[in-house]
Amino acid sequence: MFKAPRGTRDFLPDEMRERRYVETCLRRVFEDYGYREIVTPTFETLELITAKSGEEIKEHLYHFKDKSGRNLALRPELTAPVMRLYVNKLQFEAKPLKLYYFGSCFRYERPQSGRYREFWQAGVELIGSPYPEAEAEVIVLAADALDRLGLKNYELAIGSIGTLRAVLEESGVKGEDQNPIMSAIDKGEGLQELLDQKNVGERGRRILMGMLELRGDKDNVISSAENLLSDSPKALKELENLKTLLAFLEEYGVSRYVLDLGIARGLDYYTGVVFEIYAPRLGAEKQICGGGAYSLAEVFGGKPVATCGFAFGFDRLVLALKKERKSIAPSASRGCLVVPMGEGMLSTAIKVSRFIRKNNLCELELGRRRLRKALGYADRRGFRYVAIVGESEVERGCVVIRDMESGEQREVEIEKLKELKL
RNA sequence: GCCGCGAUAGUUUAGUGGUUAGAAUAGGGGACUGUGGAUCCCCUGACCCGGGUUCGAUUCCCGGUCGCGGCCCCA
Repeated sequence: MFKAPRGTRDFLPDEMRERRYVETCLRRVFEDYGYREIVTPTFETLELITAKSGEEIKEHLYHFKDKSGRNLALRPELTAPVMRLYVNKLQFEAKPLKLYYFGSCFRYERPQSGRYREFWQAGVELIGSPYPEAEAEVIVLAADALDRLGLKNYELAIGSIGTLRAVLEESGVKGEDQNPIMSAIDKGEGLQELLDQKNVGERGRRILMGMLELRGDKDNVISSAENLLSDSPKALKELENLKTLLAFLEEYGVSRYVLDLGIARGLDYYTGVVFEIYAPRLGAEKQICGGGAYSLAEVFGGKPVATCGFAFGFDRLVLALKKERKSIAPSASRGCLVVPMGEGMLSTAIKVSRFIRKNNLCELELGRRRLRKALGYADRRGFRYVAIVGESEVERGCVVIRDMESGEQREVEIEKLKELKL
């Protein structure tokens, strides 16, 4: 017996129906906001991935040499490929440029529930607007998608890496030197040593540590932050930006969130607002969405451009929905099963199925079952109608159409089945 | 990569150092030759893999594989 490789899954028809339902809903919301779909390759050059995330990422990648010795990697996420595509082909499009994607990603991680080695991401990138209304729209879009899917139990946390970076900058830690500190904040360890190393003074530390504590209600967090940053003009400016963004969220009707100025996300390219969405019922792997404002185009050789976006962990989203309700996409009974009464009726039944299929989902009974068994099969498979092809009706040029829900039956002329709309 | 738990029909499970490994459910058929969801009967169908201990291992031990709960990381 062969098994699917570790961390991968087969999706059975019932599950695929649910996944497609969620996927379709996400696509619709993305498109309602004006995003257009793109598809990038399943594998990329290894250098693209490491340029974005560093050499350490190789530990978590499926990477390999192809037969010509090219270093390649299965994509671990889609932001880098999308930005590569942007730099390659779309830099000179009218801005802002709104793109969305849906695709599988691969990571070499220890699998557990909500964490797979092949998993799906659905997300958007909004390229070319540096303004808070763009960032606000992206957050709103994520929340709106969850609302439209009917997910009740989720927590939106908004932070500002821009503010943290400004604090560091005012303490003399500039540019890339900030990254290890951001990463330490995210991990929650090794921060003090790094601050020693970079000679961050008493004042800078006090402000930074204070900021990391700020989590909760918007008004409280903002006013505390303003106090803390009263002598830090650059950080205050970032905070102003955040306040504007939050005011826009209010206009959109999004007020269900916590402000958490300690979110660092540990990723070097985030520059401004960041946000995360959790489905608390999922346990350890509860983050279903992550995003924010970042700066990546220049890493891939393009002109710097303000970008924001997010990615949903599609599988986790589906899991979260499943935890909340029995059925994600209730399947209505539909279509018609054509049942020949005996082998003699088969060729007529084939014609009947061909006619009905012109306008309807239609399946021919292929098991040579008796009528009783065929009706049972139709019932279990959720057919709304059964067309019974029996000798006595066929002699009159008719078949019986049975409605499986009401039990009502009527005779329909075979020739008229071409126009039949069930 | 680390810590812990687990693995028996398609699914949910019972049980055992020597058993025809039991059930429920699903699947096929029949009772019921052209009218479903019920009932009854029959059939199909399982001890994850490899080593060790043993007269004998599905059961005990070790390793692997896969899964699960955490850590790390992330989605």
